[in-house]
Amino acid sequence: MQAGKREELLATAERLFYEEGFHATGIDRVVAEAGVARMTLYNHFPSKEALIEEVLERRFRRYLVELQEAIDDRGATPAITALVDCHCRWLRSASSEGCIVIKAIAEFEHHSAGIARQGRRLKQEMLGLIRDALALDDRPADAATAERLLLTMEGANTLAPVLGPGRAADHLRTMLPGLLDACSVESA
Amino acid sequence: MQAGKREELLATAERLFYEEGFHATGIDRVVAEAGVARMTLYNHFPSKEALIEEVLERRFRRYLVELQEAIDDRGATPAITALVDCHCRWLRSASSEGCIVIKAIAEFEHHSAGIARQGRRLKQEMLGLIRDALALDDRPADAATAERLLLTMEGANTLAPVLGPGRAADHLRTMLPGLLDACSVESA
DNA sequence: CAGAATATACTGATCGTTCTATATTGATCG
DNA sequence: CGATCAATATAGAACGATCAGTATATTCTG
Repeated sequence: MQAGKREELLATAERLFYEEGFHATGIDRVVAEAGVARMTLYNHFPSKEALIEEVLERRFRRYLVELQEAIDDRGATPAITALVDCHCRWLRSASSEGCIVIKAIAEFEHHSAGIARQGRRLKQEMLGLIRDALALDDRPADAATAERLLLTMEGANTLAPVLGPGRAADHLRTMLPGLLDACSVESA
Repeated sequence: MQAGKREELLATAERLFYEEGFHATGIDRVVAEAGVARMTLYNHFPSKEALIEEVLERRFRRYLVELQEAIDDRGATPAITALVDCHCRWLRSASSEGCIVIKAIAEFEHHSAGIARQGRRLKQEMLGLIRDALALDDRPADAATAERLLLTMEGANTLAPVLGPGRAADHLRTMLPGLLDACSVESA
């Protein structure tokens, strides 16, 4: 039972960090809800910071894989549509209090260079995925266009706690057609 | 010197809470950097929570007033353009690590119903201001349209820590013309 | 038997908040 | 102008709680 405990710790930490915040969630809370001893956590992870980094990597990797699969299985629909639809599904499914990576950058920008750097790296991966999707649709796949599309998707994440995830996702999905034109405008 | 200390506390708290986070910033840090005794803080504010609420109100009120003034002084430019331009200026001016209200909702959604409620109330005020601007331009000023515009502006805030505030603002400004069509689409 | 997980206690630090006792201030009044 | 007095600010100790992380010794388990 060595991998099982580690998995339980990661799942519990992900839930607590996401819902309650990173600084606001203590190690004791994590181990208590995971049902493991405190030393078991420090046996698997050298520090809280390392645990956070692995939680971020895991969750965002899962998200990116889902997006990629949605693109791969898009059938006749455009890749960007498949991507945004999948993002909207993700938005609705999770308790949806925003993006965990954005939250991590916000909390650790001035407290952990490692976590902040990792957060930005993950978002850059996301930008790459968006550019690939644009290229699949024979659209201009420059960095600026991808960034503008991501900007709008992040807006939906950010407003989810204010408007509710369903309403935020609806807006994003409704805007999508017109948005593609707005994102591909020249100059910038 | 009773108003001066209070002002100094609010300004210092605003800076620290915004840059370092709410949970990560202790009372001791606030009073030390404000150059004030700890009991002076508790003489002016009943609790850290109350201090946070006043900081949020203050900062967002300042922001809303700036937006309103930009609209009032818009001259020949459309109200929405004046509003977004002002938002972009705000984005560039501040250290710009996102919106303090969104950050507060994220950190306190499960820890302070009061702060979370106040955050949502402030964002609703912002939506009202956007609807007024839409009406001034003789555009459809329904709630959904305003929410979609806010969604995009929030996206620029959120991506500022990733792309840098200048680049995020540029994207928002560039998208604006096409965006207005994308936001006013029927159905939702 | 060995590797892993356990419970428990401990470190030193910090958290938000309160208390106390002293010092400083600003306004009122003689 | 100078004395008085109440409000305000001060430093510092203390509160119990929690923080991240470590040490140890015991128990479980493959």
